Amino acid sequence: MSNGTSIGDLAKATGTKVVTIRYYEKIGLLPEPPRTRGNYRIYEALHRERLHFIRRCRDLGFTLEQVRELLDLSKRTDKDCAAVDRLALDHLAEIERKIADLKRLEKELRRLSECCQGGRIGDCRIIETLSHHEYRSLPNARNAMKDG
Amino acid sequence: MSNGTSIGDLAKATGTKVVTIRYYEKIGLLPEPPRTRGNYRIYEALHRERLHFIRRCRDLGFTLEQVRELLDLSKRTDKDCAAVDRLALDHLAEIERKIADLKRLEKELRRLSECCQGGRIGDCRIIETLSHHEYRSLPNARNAMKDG
DNA sequence: ATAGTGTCTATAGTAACTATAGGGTCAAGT
DNA sequence: ACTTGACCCTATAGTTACTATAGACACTAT
Repeated sequence: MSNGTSIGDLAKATGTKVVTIRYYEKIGLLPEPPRTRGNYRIYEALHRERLHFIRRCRDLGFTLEQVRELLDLSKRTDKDCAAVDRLALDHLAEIERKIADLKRLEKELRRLSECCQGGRIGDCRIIETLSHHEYRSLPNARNAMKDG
Repeated sequence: MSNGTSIGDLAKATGTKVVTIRYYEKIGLLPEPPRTRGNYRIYEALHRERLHFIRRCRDLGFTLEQVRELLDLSKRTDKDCAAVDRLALDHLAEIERKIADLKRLEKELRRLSECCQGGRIGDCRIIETLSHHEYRSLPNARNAMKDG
């Protein structure tokens, strides 16, 4: 009847997992599509484009909340696009901060790792350094590394 | 009676929140300390050192699982410390990968943001680019940006 | 006695999914 | 008609490393 695509095909077409698509629908990022008689979701071009948009934003590191904002903004075509630009620039600033944090981590870790000259753990400078190095917080370091 | 410190003092001394300390205990990273008659936890130097170690590792971006491994390794003082070094180097590699990912993101986002010349959202190149830019996954980008 | 601070446990919430269980649908083959 | 297999459905729980909340108990100072 319909010439829409199934959730599985949409998943393939956008590089998204089926469960993720359903998840986006559940949290209101993707509108509920119509269903077949057998209760299968049927997607049309508009859904695909919207999912594209979401995935592209996610690939650029925007949070789902930011994506939500961007989606909202994208509908208000008559408004000033300063808000869009601000979102992008804020995000850019965050990425830069994160890169700086990670570079600091990298340096410290490299230094740490150079301590190891082989031998027994009892003499390991890495463990020792981790244990007794004077404590000073690396700001944002804990946050900078979430996941990988 | 005891000359140990309370959880609040330990928290202050290590820059950790009280709830986080209890959390570390719950997941078995910190041993259960003795209690006062009133059921308050009492910490001694050993606990403080261990928490130090944990926090330092966290600051360097190790996951709690990695911290657990490092803690285990640090007890086997007679073993070869290659395992310790490998952990550190693996982690270093991951940080480097993450930095590379974020730099790629930064570049793309900067390009994106340069599209915006002001004006109405209907004409906004950012939104348009997000919508119609040919889809190609930025490997690890989604993962690279978790949190900030 | 009471007020204020700190501590206790247990539970639920966060982000962005992922995994699992237990079932229904559909097209093709026998 | 029946069965196989691939796909789809819902609902729930798990992931990481905490954070927040509720309601009760302990301790100190007045």
